[in-house]
This record gives sequence, structure tokens and C-alpha cells, in this order.
Amino acid sequence: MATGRTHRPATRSRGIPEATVARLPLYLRALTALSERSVPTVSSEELAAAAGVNSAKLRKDFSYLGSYGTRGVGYDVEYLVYQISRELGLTQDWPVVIVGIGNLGAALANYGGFASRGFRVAALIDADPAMAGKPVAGIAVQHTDELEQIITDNGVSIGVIATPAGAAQQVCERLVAAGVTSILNFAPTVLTVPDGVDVRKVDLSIELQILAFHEQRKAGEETPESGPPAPVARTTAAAADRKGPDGDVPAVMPA
Amino acid sequence: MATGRTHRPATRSRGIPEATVARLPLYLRALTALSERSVPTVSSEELAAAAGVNSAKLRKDFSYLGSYGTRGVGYDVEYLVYQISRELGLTQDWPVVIVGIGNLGAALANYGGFASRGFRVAALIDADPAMAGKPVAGIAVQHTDELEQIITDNGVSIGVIATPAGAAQQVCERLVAAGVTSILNFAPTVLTVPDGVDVRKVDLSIELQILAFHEQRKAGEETPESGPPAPVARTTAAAADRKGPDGDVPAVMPA
DNA sequence: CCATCTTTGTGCACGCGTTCACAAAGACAT
DNA sequence: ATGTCTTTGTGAACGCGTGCACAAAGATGG
Repeated sequence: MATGRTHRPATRSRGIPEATVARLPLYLRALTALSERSVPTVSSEELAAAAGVNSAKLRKDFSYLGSYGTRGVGYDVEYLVYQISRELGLTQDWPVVIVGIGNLGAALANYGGFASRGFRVAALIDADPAMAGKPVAGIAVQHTDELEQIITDNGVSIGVIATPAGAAQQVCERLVAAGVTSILNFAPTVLTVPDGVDVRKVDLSIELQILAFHEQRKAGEETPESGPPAPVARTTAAAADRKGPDGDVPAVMPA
Repeated sequence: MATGRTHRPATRSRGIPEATVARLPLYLRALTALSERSVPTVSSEELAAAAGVNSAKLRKDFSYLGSYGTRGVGYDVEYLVYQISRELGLTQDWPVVIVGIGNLGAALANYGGFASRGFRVAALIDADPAMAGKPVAGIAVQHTDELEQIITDNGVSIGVIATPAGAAQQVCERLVAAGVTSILNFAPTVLTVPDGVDVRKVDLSIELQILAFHEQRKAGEETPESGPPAPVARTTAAAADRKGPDGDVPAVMPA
């Protein structure tokens, strides 16, 4: 059964903490900016400020990669850019497929940041036959029927899912079956995948709800009034003051 | 002030862990699906499976909200939907502005999940005069000059930034100055905001780089054959470790 | 009313991530 | 070369989040 995804303590290979990995792209971006300004070296303090993190945290993060700094001076920008790029695997080419060319999929296809760092859009795939052949971001959309063929031919290991929620799990399974082992999921659904497959989720709705929570908390602290609905009777169909359904029906199970 | 904050852990500690808050939308989505199937009650085990988390974690999460379950039975779906919605602040209306109506901004404007839960797109704003008046997702785009007026008139407290990286910080400052206190940032830049302003970041490029790291690691360790233990166990990917923003992040130029 | 069975709610332990604080390392001036 | 000064690299403490395991609570049946 689907249980929580236990992020295993990495392999005993090189135990770079997950939290550190998540920050490396941030450092890389800041370093690239410095590089373009021809800044030769940077201190942990400066770089940390640019990346928006604590300097001690940054130094510890870098310590997992090795000792690339020089005491009394700082870090060599170019060298660090290279090391982080290599560590993240950005020195090689990553063909990517985007499945689901709706508004979001099209926006992703056009996103510059995609091609910028080793990532190459190998194909755009959509289930709508009317989309087939239609060019999006300079690439002709292909039909879902060709999904397996595309994955295999291009050696794609990273897939992006931008389909409606209802189709996501099925698409996911086909991607995985065809050889994809990393998935970036934009559909508002929990994906179930076999061991060995990584999934990262980007969910606009969730982000907004989290913001709303904090926003409400802020407002509540300064506004003592507003009549809090006292929690009362239960067991019986309580509340449900939220009115009926609206178009969005985030299905958890593929229907 | 009558209702100061953090005064009474007696009733219920207002301190809901950030990690829990981040999962509430997930539970809510699963519960909504159950509600639409008219399922009256659900056990922590079932709900946890649907949400892709551990059942113990789910129970602990709910314990922060209060004791809404019935031992031996489970949780009342409708009641829980209401409680979580209320906790997240979704029972009220949240006017939102989207700044930067490019490919991404337009996609966001068209996103159904936006309007679905209390979030209402109050305005679409773009710096390009040619965009002004042009309808996107049924709403006429307005020029940046009117930003402050729009924020004030509509009482907007949540802003979405979908501009190029170079414009993000400036837009952010104008939003904050006009009264926005929560920002969802899609631009690949670290935003600097005053204390009291929440920022959540969605960065496609970073997500891909993290996937690339793991992908590279898999490829590199692929040596030990004999294959995986072929575990029938399937994990549910939840991933995405967001971290609660605090308001202290310097800026940096985009890459 | 009592026994049994199911499922919640939580005390506890463990591991990860963050932060402080400082010794060691190297640059630089004299 | 030697001393001083800057900045790294890291040991250690702390706090948060996670998962186990179990007692308590309530439903259910006799």
C-alpha cells in the first residue's frame, strides 16, 4: 500500500544531505551571476547573503562537497561554479519530455530556464489528437501513442507531467514503464511510483493555501473580533458551509 | 489588545508546526474527493494512504487541530473538511493579483485550481502597455501603473509574481508597499522583503536540478547488479520539502 | 452490563538539519 | 621569517520532525 515516502538516508556513497542538495542550485545561481560580473572570489558571508541563507549553513554545505575554499580569502567563483555544476549533474545533457500541453505545459515549454542548464526539451506530448503536429515553442507536439517510443529513442530519464489531475497517474505509470526514473509533477495529485523513482511535486494550489494560513494568522492577531465559529456539535453532518463543488475536483484516484 | 498572540496553549496551542500546515492542503484534497463520493467516515490509515503519508503522522497532524476523530470508527469526512478549510482560512475570500502576464502568468490565470478554493483573481497586471485591456482568462489585463490602486481597492493581501527575474524585486517592493503581505514567487530570484511578509518560491529550474542530481547518482551507482530486491512495496511520492519563509532574504541577480 | 474489537491520540526515542563558536589555515605586511 | 589578520571548516548543542508502539476510548455484540 502507499505509505509515506521515506527518504532513505541517501546511499552510503557520498552522503550529501537532501537539504544541502536543495540549496546547491541556489548557490549556483548566485555564483553564476558573480561569474558574469567577473568577480574572482567571494566570501561565504557575501555568497550567503546573495543566496539568502546563513553563512555557517553555506560553509557546512560546501564542506560536504569538499574543501574548495581558501581561508582568509574565500571561494574561487569559477571553480565553485564548475564543482557544483558537476555535482548536480549539469555538465551532461538531460533530455526531458513534457506531457500535457495545456496552458501550463505550453508555458513550461517556453520557459527559458529549461534549456539554460543542460536540460533539453526532447518532446512535447499531448493526448489530444488535435494538438498533434501543432508547434509549441518551436517543437511539434506529438501524440501520447508515441510516448514509449519517444522515451526510448531519446533516452529520456526525466519527465514533466502537466496534465489534468485525472490523467496524471496513468501518464506517470507509462513514463516509468518506458524508463523514466525522475518525475516533476505539476498535476494536483499524489503520484504512486515504484521504488527507485523520484518524484518532485509543484502544486500552486497548495502553496496558496499555505500562504492563506499564514495570512489568516496575521490578520487574526490584530483583529480580536470577527466572531469565531465555535466548534460545536459533530457526528451529525456538521457545517459544510462551504458551498457546492466547483470545477476543480482534485481526484486522488485515477478515475 | 484583547487577543494577543501566544497567550494560551491551554485550549489549543496556536503553534501548528509548519510541516503540518504544509500537509493540510494534501489532506483537504483527499477528503474533498471522499466527500464527493459521499463517503461518511474515513480511518487514518485510509486517508493517509490517499494523501501519501504515514498514518501516524496524519494522526499527529490532526491532533494539533484538536480531537476530531472517533476511536474505533475514524474521522467524519464532512466535519474534517470544514475544520481544515477553516484552519487554512479557506472559508473566506482571498483576492489575488498576478503580476507578469507572460506564458506562465497566463497559464496561472487560466488555472482552475485558483478560483476553486476561496482564491479569486482580482486582477492581472503587466508592464507591457500593449497587453493592457487584452483579455486573459476572461479578465482584462491592467497596466503596472495601476498596481497600487488595484491592491488598495480590492484589499489584496496575496500577490503572485510571474515576471522575468530582473523585474521581480521591484514588483515585490511595490506590492509590499501597497499592502501585500504574502507573495508567491515564480521568478528565479531571491526576493528581499521586510519582516512580516511571507514569501513562497516556486522554481522550476531548481526542481529540475535536484532531480538531475538524484538521476546522476542513480546512474553512477547502477553497478551492483543482481537487480533491486524487487520490492512489491510502492512508495508514494510526496517529496518537495518546502521550508517556511521568514522574512530575511537578500536578493541576487538572476541567472 | 460485560467482553471484545477497532482505531485514535500520544509519550518517547531517534535522526536530520541548523546554528554557534572557535581553532586551524592560509594570506599579507613588515 | 614571523606576526597579525581574515575567513574557512567543523565539533557540539539544540530543536524540529518522524515513526514506533501502546494505552485509552469508544463501538459493537452477546
